[in-house]
Amino acid sequence: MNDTTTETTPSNFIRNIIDADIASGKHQQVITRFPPEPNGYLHIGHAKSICLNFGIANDYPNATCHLRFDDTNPGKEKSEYIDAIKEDLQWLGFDWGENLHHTSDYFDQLYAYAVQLIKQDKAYVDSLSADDIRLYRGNLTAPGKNSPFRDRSIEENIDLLERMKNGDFAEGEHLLRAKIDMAAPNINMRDPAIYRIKNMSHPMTGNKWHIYPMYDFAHCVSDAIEGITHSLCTLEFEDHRPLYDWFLDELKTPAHPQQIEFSRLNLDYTVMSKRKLHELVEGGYVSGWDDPRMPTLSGMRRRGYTPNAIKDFCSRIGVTKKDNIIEMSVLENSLREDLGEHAPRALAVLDPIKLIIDNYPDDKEEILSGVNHPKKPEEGTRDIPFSKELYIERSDYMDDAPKKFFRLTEGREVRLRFAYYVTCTHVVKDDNGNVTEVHCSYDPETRGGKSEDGRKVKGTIHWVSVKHSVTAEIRQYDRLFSVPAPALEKEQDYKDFINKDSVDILQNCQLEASLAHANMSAYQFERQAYFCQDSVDSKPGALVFNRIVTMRDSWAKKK
RNA sequence: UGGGGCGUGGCCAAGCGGUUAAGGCACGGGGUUUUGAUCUCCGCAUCCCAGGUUCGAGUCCUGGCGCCCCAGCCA
Repeated sequence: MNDTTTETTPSNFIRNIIDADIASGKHQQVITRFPPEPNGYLHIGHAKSICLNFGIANDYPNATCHLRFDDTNPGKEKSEYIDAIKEDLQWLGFDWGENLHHTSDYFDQLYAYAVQLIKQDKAYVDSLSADDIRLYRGNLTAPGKNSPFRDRSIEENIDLLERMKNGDFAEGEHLLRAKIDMAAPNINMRDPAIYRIKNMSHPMTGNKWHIYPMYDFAHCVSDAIEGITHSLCTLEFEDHRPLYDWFLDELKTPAHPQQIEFSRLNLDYTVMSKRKLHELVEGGYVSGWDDPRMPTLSGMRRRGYTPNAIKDFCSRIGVTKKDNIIEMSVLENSLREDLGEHAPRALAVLDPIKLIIDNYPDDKEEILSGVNHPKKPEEGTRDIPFSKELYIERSDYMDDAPKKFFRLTEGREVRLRFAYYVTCTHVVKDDNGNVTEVHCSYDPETRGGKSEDGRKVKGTIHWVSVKHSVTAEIRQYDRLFSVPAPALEKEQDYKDFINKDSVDILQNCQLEASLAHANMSAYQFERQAYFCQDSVDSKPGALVFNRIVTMRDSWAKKK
């Protein structure tokens, strides 16, 4: 079967570079890597990077993509995040095969390289305080100045580093720095830190180390050790590339990967930074990392997003160096396309109101037949029970409706999907004027929803049989923020823009009987939206469905 | 008056000096339709600005303007 979401990945400037590298013979085989820090959950922005890196590995001959946990900061990282990250990657359908690595796998080699730098007089142990180092660094327009410890002897530096490693010092007492240029216009080149003392154990290496390498040093060396050919990262590391290259040139590593930067993904009406996501979780603004409103992969999975929709989205947005904010509609389009093709259809009434067919026999029941997918007859049909009393959507009836309202109002005929034509005769209201019952008469000649006389019935509405329907809770989700770019609001904190109506819980929804044993990952409740059972709260007999995404609704737009 | 990037329609994004500037999303309109869904047809930019080079520039040069990133012993 042809899957619409696995069409050829569009090219981009990075693939063009790789193509050229292969054509020139610079590389025979391509190796990329996805290097998450295990300090939080993956989000849709990571998916862009994942699809780029693993996508390249999938598309080029003999290419691979390594998964490498960048675990150089035991103060922030936890192994529980490692498991979550692996799960998300597998869910998306990517496979790192044998290539599971940790930066901590290279701690011994990293240390040896650091000693080598000292021996080359390209690194030194600084004993300035953190505050003084900041002062000595200068600022954006003023050059920095050399630390008084910059000219320690090689022997002393090696000895000090050794003792730092062994835990002889307190955190902050010493720092191993590269010896580059304190006047460099690029601040990253002003003697950046290589190793800092952290007297804490590490999830992978236990208590072996009292020093841990910094990103700039560890990342390029790890890439080189693994023979990565193209090290793809986001734009904010562009300024770090000279340092990336400096380390590898000084150390004469066996390989020198090429760092290429691209712009990170921004989606409107949400936030994408790990810091903010942490804050939403820890501040209780959402129910957890997997809250269905979160842009995390775990949240989107629980919400009902599909891996194919996410991958299709990533291929549509492209890869460039331009800052961007992608509209949610692009993601939703990818989702609807996938769900529309794969989700079986069902009838469900979210806001029920009774419809009584006065001329239908009181005790009669019929079993009608509904197609599971209008475009795929091979998916068959299902039985739908019908009787005198039905539930329909409250919004499908209106007093004094305009001509263009193709639903129920007194005197108007509509089709009950898969069932009969019914004509509204009158309604019953309560003391407040709210409609409590819609009364209709039906035409027995229209069983199945069609008539012999060719009469046109413009409107078709969904329904369930009162006697047969099952009750469910439905959680209708909407955008988490009320403004397109909450993180860019200068005057106020992004949390001030959390959408108070981002979830709307309906308790008394009535679903067609077959849904009591729902076992598909997603359904389309016809005319409304796509839904999935909530993976944590839905139980047999106490069903909970999440609204994944609504149907397009051109009628709602006109109103 | 430091350094590094970016600037093609509402949002993305092709374009690599030479037909009327791809495509997607969004939007507007027509048709089909037992989901106001789907499907389908149509419409929708002269490329940040100003000079210049050239027979010819979104693509090259010069000068502006605008936006983003960098002063963690975070990544």
